[in-house]
Amino acid sequence: MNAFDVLGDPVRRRILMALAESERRSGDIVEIVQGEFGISQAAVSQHLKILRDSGFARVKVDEQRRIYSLDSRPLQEVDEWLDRFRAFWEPKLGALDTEIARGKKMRQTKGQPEGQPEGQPKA
Amino acid sequence: MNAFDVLGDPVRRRILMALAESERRSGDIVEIVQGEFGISQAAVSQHLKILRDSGFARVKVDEQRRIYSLDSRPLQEVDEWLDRFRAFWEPKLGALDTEIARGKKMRQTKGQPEGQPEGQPKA
DNA sequence: TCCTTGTATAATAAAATGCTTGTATAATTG
DNA sequence: CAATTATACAAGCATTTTATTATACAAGGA
Repeated sequence: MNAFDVLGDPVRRRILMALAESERRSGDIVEIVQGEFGISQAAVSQHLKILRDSGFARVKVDEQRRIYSLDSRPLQEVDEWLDRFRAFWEPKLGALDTEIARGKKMRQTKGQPEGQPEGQPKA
Repeated sequence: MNAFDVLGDPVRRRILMALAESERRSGDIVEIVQGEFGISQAAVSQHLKILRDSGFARVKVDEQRRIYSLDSRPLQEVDEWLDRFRAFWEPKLGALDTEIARGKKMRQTKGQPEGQPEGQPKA
């Protein structure tokens, strides 16, 4: 299952968000997800398996508990995949300036950064 | 269909990459996809419909042709969604420095930027 | 040892996805 | 106007995904 397919499911995205905050015991994840999605423990466990198998999460056994933690590598890959499209929303500036402007835009601006009329970026 | 589900399909990712390069006539997209995936014109048309409906592509009618172009908004949203995970692979530096380091890491470093042992980021 | 707790796995049903073939529609050309 | 070209839509089917229920299994406590 490719990274995007993994991220396609809202339950899995929720789990990843929880893991981004801190590592969690399987039971805690079940609780969070059940509270918001109302699905069974088995269903959550299956999502956790997908996250493990696809490299988004790691498990550590602690007696009869399983502690899940985030592995951000696949997310980084998604981020890298997006690189080829960034020119569409990043201002087209010089090397260093681009680096600076980039993060700023992304964190603050919610409205469109008015780049090109989206025909395609100037490069 | 959510943005990640849309991106989950390799044919659709391929189409988006083609559109990132330049706008294209439907027929050209069909040709590209058929060359690489060997699926029918109808199948490609269905993927194009999904891209339209989910906001990733726009169409312009040109006589009996349809010209597709990229709409990067949904991709930007994915990029923004990733923000909450960036601390895992971005060095934890001061405001401005972070902006600078960020793009650099992402474009050059292929090996892991050895941040935390991924427990979770410091800040 | 037996029960409880925490978690995973198996079987299966239901829903969603992606493809195919066939056809409709619109504009273009002979 | 009939034929052709470019593209979309519809129905049907196979595959995949996600959930359910039932069960297994390991660790710890009574």
